Amino acid sequence: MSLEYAILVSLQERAGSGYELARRFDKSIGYFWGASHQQIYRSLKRMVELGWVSCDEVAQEKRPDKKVYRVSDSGAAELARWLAEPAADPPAIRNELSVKIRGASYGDVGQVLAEVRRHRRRHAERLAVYQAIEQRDFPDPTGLTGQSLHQYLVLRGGIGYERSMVDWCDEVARALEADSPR
Amino acid sequence: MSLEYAILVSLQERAGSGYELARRFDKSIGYFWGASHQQIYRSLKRMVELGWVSCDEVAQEKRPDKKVYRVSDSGAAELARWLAEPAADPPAIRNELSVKIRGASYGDVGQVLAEVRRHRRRHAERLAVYQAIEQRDFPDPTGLTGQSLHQYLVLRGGIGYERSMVDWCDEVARALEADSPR
DNA sequence: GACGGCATGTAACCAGTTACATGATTAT
DNA sequence: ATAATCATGTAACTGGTTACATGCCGTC
Repeated sequence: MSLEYAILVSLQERAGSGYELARRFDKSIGYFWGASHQQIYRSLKRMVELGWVSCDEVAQEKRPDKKVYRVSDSGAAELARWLAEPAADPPAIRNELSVKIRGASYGDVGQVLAEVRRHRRRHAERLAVYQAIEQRDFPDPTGLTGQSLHQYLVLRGGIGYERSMVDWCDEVARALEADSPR
Repeated sequence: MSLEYAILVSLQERAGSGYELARRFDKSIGYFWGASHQQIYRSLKRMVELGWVSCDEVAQEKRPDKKVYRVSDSGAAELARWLAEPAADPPAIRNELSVKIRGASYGDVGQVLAEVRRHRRRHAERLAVYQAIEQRDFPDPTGLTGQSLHQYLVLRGGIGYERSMVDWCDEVARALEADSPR
C-alpha cells in the first residue's frame, strides 16, 4: 500500500496530473518505488474516494484536458500518520539472477555467466545515471537541509545499492571465469 | 515465475517434502528468494501437473506421512532451458523506508529517524547471520568450485547487499541527526 | 494442559504486470 | 506518412500475503 503514500509525497512536492505523476515515477521517485501509469490512475481514483486528494479538471489549449490532483487536508494528515507508523520489515529480496547462479551447474554455466555480465552492465548504467544526478543536483552536499537533504539521502541509497550490485556481479564473473576456463 | 525454478534447484540438490522445502526457503535459498509454505504447496501441485516433478507418498513412524518430491527428466530439461534464457531486468527496487525518508518533512522527522535506526539493526542482524554462515561453511573460499562455489557467491551477494543497507542507514541517520538536532 | 515441531492444505484478498483501447497534437 | 508526446483509462492475469483449518507426537 506504499504506492498511495509515495503519490501523496510526490503531490505534496507539486500538484499534478496522473500522467505527470507517471513521468515522475519514471524518474526521481521511481528510482526507489516504481509504478506504471495504470497503477497510478487506479490509485488516484481510490484516493479521491478516500478524500485524500482533490481533483480539478483543467482545460488546456492544443493539448488534451487533464485532471490536476492535489493533497487535501485529510490526505496530509493521513500521510503524517503513516510516516510516524513503523515501516514493514524489509521483505526478502527476490533476485532471479541469484537463483540462476545457485542452479548454474544444472545448465550451461557459460550462459549464466553471460547473464551476470549483462546485469553488470545494467547496474553500471543505472549507477552512472544516479551519479550524474548527484553531480548535477548536489555538487556540494555538506550544507543540505530539509527536503533537499532527504532527496539527496534517497539518491545515495540508490547509488550504494547499484554499486554493491556492480561489485557483486564482478566478483561472480571473476569466480565463474576462473572455475570454468576456456 | 522464478519460484518454480528455485524449487527445481532446491530439489535437484536434494529431494524432499513441501514442508522440508519450506524450511529450506526459511534458510539458504530463502536468503535471496523468499517463499511461504502456502506458495510452495501451490507450486508443487502445479509442477506435478506439468510433469516437472514426481511425488512419492512416504509413510513415517511417529510422524505424519509426507510426500517426497523429486525432479523428473522433463523438469531437469526445463530447468536447463530456463537457465540459458535471459533473466528479467532487475525490477525497480521498492523500498518503503526510502518513501518515508523522501516524505519526512510532511510528518515527524524524529519518528522517521527512529525507523531508520530500527532498519539499521535489522540489516545488521541479517548481515551477522550471513557472515556467520560464511565463516562456518566457507572458511577458505579460494579453492571452491562448482556447486559450493555457486552457493558461496550467492551468499556473498547477500552480504554485500546487507552491508550496503547498513552503511546507507548509518549515513541517513547521521545526516538526519545533524539536520534536526536536539 | 499447553506449546513447539512435523505435515498438509484451502480461500480470500491485494498489488503489480501485460495487454488492450482511444484520441489529439507536434515534429521528422 | 509515421512516430513521439500528451492524456486517460479498462480488463485479465499472475504472484504473493494473510487468515483459516486440521491433526498427530513429544516434551515441559
